[in-house]
Amino acid sequence: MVGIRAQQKEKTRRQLIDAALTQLSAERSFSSLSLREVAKEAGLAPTSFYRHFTDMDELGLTLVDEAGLTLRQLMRQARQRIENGGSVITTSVVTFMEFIEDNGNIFRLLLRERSGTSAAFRAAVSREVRYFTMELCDYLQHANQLDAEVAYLQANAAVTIVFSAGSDALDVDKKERQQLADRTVGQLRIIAKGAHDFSLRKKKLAKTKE
Amino acid sequence: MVGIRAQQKEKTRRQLIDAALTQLSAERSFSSLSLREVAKEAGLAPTSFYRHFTDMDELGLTLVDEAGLTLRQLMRQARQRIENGGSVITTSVVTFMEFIEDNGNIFRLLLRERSGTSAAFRAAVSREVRYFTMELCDYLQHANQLDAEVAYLQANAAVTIVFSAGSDALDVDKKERQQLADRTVGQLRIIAKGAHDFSLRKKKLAKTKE
DNA sequence: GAAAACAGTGTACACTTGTACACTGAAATT
DNA sequence: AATTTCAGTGTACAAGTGTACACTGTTTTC
Repeated sequence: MVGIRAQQKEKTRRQLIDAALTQLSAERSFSSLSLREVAKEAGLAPTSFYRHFTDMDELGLTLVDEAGLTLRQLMRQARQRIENGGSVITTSVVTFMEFIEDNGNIFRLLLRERSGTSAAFRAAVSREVRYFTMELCDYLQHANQLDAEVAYLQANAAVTIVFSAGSDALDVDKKERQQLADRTVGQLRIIAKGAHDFSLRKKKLAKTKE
Repeated sequence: MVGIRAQQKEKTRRQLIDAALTQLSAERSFSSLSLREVAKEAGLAPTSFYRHFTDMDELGLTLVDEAGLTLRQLMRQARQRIENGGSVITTSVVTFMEFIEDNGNIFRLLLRERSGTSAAFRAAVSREVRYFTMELCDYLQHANQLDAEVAYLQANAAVTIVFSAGSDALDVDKKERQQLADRTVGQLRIIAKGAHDFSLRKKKLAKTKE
């Protein structure tokens, strides 16, 4: 049985997390948020913050975890859409661009903390991105029968390209965002083609040795 | 004739710029620098800062310009080395990795402000990166006889991949940095191969129409 | 040589920041 | 029913922030 007290505490903790997310924007990064601001937005006295997090860093890491979660939901959604037919590449890019539109601030958080001043933050983001990459790597290896090494190179390149496009998409209007999506699809196709060729060449080379 | 006063002023301005650059590090971003800190590091009274910049943003934009300049020097150096023989891709990546090692903080500045909270900063960085991309695009188009559109896709993808690798390189030791360089070379080769194929296909398609 | 311009200084002020500490009242435990 | 636990409060303080303003001494201009 979970007590009424623990329940209330969880709710308040959630309020702090949401307050921080609400305040994130193009003009406001997490590191520019103060403990007092977050507490105020959550409707709490500044010192109440400490009942839930030891400092802003701890809250920040929690946010990165949340962002990672959202990223995984995105992956699932893309996979589901792909199962229902359509080009893998196009469907993935479209799904990702929708994600950017709906979760701009969460994506911004990841982008910023990826090159931020806290090693712990950088590691946390890096972990989430790596997970994303590995999932794709697995898929490429099995669906396209790619050589393992080549599959990794492709997966890593694809994730990098898509994230970078997402970053660019944050700053532009809907029309330009469409162009960005088209460009990204083109680039992913180029990479897929190149990876396919390299993989074939490598497998042939391995056979000659037998 | 440039007066002794203007000369001194330029020197002090330089001191402010250098003071800011000195204070940048993995743990310290430009936005976390205060006007007073920079002035102190430069050996000036806080209020003297205003004789040279209206606020920290103006100093920051100056730094981004400096970084752009360094980036162009990097490009020139890479081109020169390529003329002296060796693989274009390998030479470029090696040169870039050396740049990261020597100018980590300048590169960090670009990375961070690229997704920072100031629209002006983002635009400034974006401009420098675009310049970089366009140079590469020109080169690809002429050296490899690529279709213009495909050349752009390749150039943009290549720059994205290399910058991202540079970002990763900042956080790792020399040995891992070498692995990173190898990975990047492999990815650029894949992209080059894919772009080549797409360009050929496109040109053939255009000929059938004649 | 007198007057003006101006880079750099020092003081002062209003704000914001994180957090230590003592408190309250309701929930949980005994 | 008495006691303990603990989420949330309010006050207080030292430290740091940007910047307005009046100043000084040297360089430049006239």
